[in-house]
Amino acid sequence: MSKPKQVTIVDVAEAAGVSIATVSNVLNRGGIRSSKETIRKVEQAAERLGYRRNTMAAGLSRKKTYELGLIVPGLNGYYGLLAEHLQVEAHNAGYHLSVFSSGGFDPEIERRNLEVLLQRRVDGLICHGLAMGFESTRSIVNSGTPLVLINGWDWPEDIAIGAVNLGFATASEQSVKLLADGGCKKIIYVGSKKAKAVDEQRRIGFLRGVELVGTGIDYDLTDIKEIEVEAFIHNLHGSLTPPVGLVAFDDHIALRLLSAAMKMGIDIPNDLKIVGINNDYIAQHSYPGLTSWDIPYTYQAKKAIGKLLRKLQNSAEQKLAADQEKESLDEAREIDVPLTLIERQSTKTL
Amino acid sequence: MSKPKQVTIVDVAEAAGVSIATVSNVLNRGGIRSSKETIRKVEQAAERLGYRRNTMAAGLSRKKTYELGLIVPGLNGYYGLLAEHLQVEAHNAGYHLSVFSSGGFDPEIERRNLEVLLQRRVDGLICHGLAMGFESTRSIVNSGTPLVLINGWDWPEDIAIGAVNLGFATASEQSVKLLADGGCKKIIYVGSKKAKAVDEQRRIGFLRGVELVGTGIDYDLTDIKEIEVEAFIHNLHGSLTPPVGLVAFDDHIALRLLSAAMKMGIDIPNDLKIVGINNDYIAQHSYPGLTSWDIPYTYQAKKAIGKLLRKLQNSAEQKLAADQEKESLDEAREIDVPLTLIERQSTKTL
DNA sequence: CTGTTAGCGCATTCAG
DNA sequence: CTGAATGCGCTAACAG
Repeated sequence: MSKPKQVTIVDVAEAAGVSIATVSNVLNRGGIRSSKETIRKVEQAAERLGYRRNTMAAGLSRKKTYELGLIVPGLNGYYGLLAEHLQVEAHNAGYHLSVFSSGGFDPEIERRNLEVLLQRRVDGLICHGLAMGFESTRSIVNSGTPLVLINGWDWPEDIAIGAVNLGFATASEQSVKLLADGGCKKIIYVGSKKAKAVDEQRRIGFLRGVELVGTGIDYDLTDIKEIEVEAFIHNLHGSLTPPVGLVAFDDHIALRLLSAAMKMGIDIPNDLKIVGINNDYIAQHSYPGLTSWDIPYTYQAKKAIGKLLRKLQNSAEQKLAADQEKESLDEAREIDVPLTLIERQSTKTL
Repeated sequence: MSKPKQVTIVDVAEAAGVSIATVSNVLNRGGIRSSKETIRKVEQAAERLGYRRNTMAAGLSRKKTYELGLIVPGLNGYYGLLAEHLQVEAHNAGYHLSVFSSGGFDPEIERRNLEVLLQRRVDGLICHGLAMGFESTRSIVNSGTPLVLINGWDWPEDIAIGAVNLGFATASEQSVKLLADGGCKKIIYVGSKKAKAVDEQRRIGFLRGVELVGTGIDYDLTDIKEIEVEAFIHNLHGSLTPPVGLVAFDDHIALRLLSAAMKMGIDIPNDLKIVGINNDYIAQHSYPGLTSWDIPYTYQAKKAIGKLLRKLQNSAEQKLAADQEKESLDEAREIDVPLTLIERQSTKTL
């Protein structure tokens, strides 16, 4: 009970009366065949002694860790769920995913996390665009570690080639269309600039949407930081016929807008329509329910892990030029992950 | 660019013209002094060659990984934030925290995660009570790996001695008092049995609260799974004078209750008062604002990591009986982390 | 099939 | 203060 004294393959070997190589073979190398008898003996001995393979030793020896690293800005909301799904996919592929939060957007912490990951000799890295600085990202690529970016729209071509991005732009664009179709003559985007590239995508999509629905639409773009929510809604109050449409940065901001409107007794969705993004729990359970865009976590995770694994193979197998060619067709550009609209009472009467 | 060829201390050593031992000393062992000159040479060489210590090799050699493991039921909401804070505290203490989600409460996944962690030879483990099965937990303890439980009220004494628990019971109890003081004559707990021990704590506290406020209070306990929220609120509708009080399992459930009530045009907080737990983003931004209990993440994380580190020391230093004695005073029972009430419009008119 | 051997990259005595 | 030697636990050829 005091000194459980690590049991190693050596112990198992002599307990089973075979060599350590044999133990290694039967225990953690499916490829090499052994006689039924030895297999049984070894497995039995291992079981009895409570043997547990030492990951470090194995990794050191085979020069591959089967560990992947993930760096996200935080572990709340979208990030947490994303991390969870990525972890599952990684595990399914036989890899371990080490999750790191860069604590907001602190470049200091980011550097440290990266260093830790690299020192662990992770086989590959998945990073959220928002969590990474240009410098460090460059250094990863240089270090030779395969990298896949998530939501990294604003990255240089050579890096972004491994990006898996959510289709926020299209979602925003369609939000505008939805609101316009719903009779809104004035449509406003309430964003969150501190989310940088993520916010930028929304803005791009919003403007595209405005263009799409043509003239006759009055529009505006604001930032949640720059407005006082209640005052903002209050100002709208006078001009709610025809209805005004609000495209919110996400469901959280949508909820704030919604709350302020409710407080003022504004009729939703008849006088004011709101659409969020994320389809969080709150979107389904607020009153009125919030129209929002659902994120396909599993899909995105699969894509990201899949892409990374393919990169791993390529960097390992040192492929021929011909193969490289073929592959580039598949991996040429970043992957776009489409969201799907979930309509609720904040935009339509049931 | 193709084969960055791992640079090792050997490379650094010859580049600096010293032995590998010296390199190891100056690079990762503050304790051993070296001449200013060698230090400079070594650091310079390391820098130039882009040396990065191999965690596995180091760990293998010194038989300590400086890695801690965390197993939580998921990475959403509370869990995600907790993980994030624990990670920070761990890093501050010079450790790396590997976060695992046991994917809901799947015992299968839990076993696998545990196995991975143990194979990595983590120095210690932090587990959320809800994420663990009895079997596996027992096996951890037996494996000799120090363990700290989070929210593990329902565990046997010998394991729970390393627990850091949130004071949900007290929070619920005080919620009842708050509602009673607010004039509620009927108070109902709307729980979530699937949250097992966590829900149980709330129930215990709730009942304690009922007892505390004495007679004259009509109370009831229900489960979110067993009611249809709107129907539930509807039933209350007739008997809202004096006001009814609702103690919700968490802010999410509180939001649902709130939404249903709003939809029905019930006057909150005059006819119906609601209090949640967690003080989530939604609690502050819903309308009306939700009275809730704030969770001291940093505090809990500090306590948990601190406790684990102390256990690490003890198991390493093989302390004398006398020391063990002294320590047990400090660590005798599980630590209780108190929440703090944040009152908003769902219980009081501003 | 199974055993022997040579590292993987680093920390750590123990001499010098 | 510095260097040579030993081993951590395991994998990967290579022989037998």
